[in-house]
Amino acid sequence: NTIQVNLTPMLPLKLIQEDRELVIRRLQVKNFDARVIIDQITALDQSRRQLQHQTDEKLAEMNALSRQIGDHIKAGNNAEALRLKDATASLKEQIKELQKKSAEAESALDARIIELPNLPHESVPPGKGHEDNVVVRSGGKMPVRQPGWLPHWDLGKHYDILDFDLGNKLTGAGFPVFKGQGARLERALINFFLDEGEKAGYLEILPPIMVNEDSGFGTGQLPDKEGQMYVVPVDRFYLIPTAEVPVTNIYRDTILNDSDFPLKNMAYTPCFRREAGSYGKEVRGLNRVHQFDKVEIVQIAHPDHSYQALEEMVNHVESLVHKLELPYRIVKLCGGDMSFTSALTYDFEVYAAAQDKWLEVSSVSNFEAFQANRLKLRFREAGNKKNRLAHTLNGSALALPRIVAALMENNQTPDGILIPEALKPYTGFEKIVRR
RNA sequence: GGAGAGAUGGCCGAGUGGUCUAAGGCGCACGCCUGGAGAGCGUGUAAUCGCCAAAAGUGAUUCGCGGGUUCGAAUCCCGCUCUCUCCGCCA
Repeated sequence: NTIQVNLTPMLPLKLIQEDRELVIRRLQVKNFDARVIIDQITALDQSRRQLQHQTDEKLAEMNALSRQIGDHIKAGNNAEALRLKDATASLKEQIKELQKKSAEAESALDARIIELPNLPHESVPPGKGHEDNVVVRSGGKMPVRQPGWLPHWDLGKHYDILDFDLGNKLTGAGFPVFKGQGARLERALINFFLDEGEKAGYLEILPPIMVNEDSGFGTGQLPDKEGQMYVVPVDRFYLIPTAEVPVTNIYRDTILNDSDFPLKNMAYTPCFRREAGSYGKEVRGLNRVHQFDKVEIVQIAHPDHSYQALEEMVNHVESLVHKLELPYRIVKLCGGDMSFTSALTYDFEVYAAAQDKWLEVSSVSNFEAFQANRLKLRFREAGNKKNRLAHTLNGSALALPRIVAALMENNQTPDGILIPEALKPYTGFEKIVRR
């Protein structure tokens, strides 16, 4: 079950050739020591080039010979043709040998290159983990916690809108069942997020929720996150961990025009994550589940404007939590907390009062050309002969479970759970009550 | 699930072993023509990697994907994927 790489991802190689020290320095911010691997890459690239050069020359020789043989046969000069044929035998063997070595050198090089994470943006702060992230701004009104307030898992039971035991029976731990007003609340949030996205210019997509291996590789889940995805072995399909995968892969192997920018897509999908290695208090209730609903926004941007696009996406997500009247903060992730694929990531956290916890509800990232390189997503630019790689971005807008958790916990009253104003047209009710 | 047909450039489409360095058409770009537009005429029209300091140039690869036969494969052989038609099953 090794990952097939169809084409050499060339971007990191170019960067390494241009400025090796820069690559090393930047990856240090992600706490990734790249020295050894970069030396290996440089050496492997050398031998790959050399081998290709040799192979190409032999191939050119063979092509010339074949043409001559054809010409001789046509001219009726069979003796000469036969003589030349003899000469091809050893050449053929040399070519075979060289091609084998070339292919080996190339896959060895590819294997190393795809181990390199994306370079973080210059502004990314160094740091080890969550505690080193930087709060860039916050908003919303902090709820005043009342005595006797219950965490959302208890509220879910009390109002019979959220049933973990039933999910456990049907599937297993981490597959919650929403019932009645709970199910309706999910549907309301999905429609609310999609409507807001449409107003912001995003085109709605309803993609497959299983993808093939090429798609998993294109957005960088494979091979990095192989163990985190559910797999359908008979057909070698992966259940998507996020709509980012199918939506961004729409643009795999395409060449856009620069007039196509910015491309703005969004999709609602269920998302599936194995979350292997998670345990304890952090995973209680809706805090961490294996299947959840999410609306994802994706942008394909011109490299010169991708950080503008990132800003715009952050503002869009902020408007959503604002309309839901949730207390939130936006943090810029430090190098150690960033994903393999990202160049810059902002996380959104909302405050869940009963747990007294900040819960991550959105992650908005610019991947620069990292995904585009794997996707072969390029664009033509007027006046530029060479096609350039586009930039890809995505963000949750929003992931539902923790939003639901915060809404339930913060809006609980003795009479029921109050629905925020903006959501009422979508739920069709003003509060969640006991049936 | 069974039987048959097919997959060629941005698109349509020709091509059954060397003249494929892929015909022809459409589209697109530029030029000529025009008061302007159209028509007409002419020219051009892919990607990836290598060599070269670079441009120019040049070598290699790519006709769904992977193997094979051959001095030589879009073309012949084997496997796979996908599409279409018919039959069966089915929300």
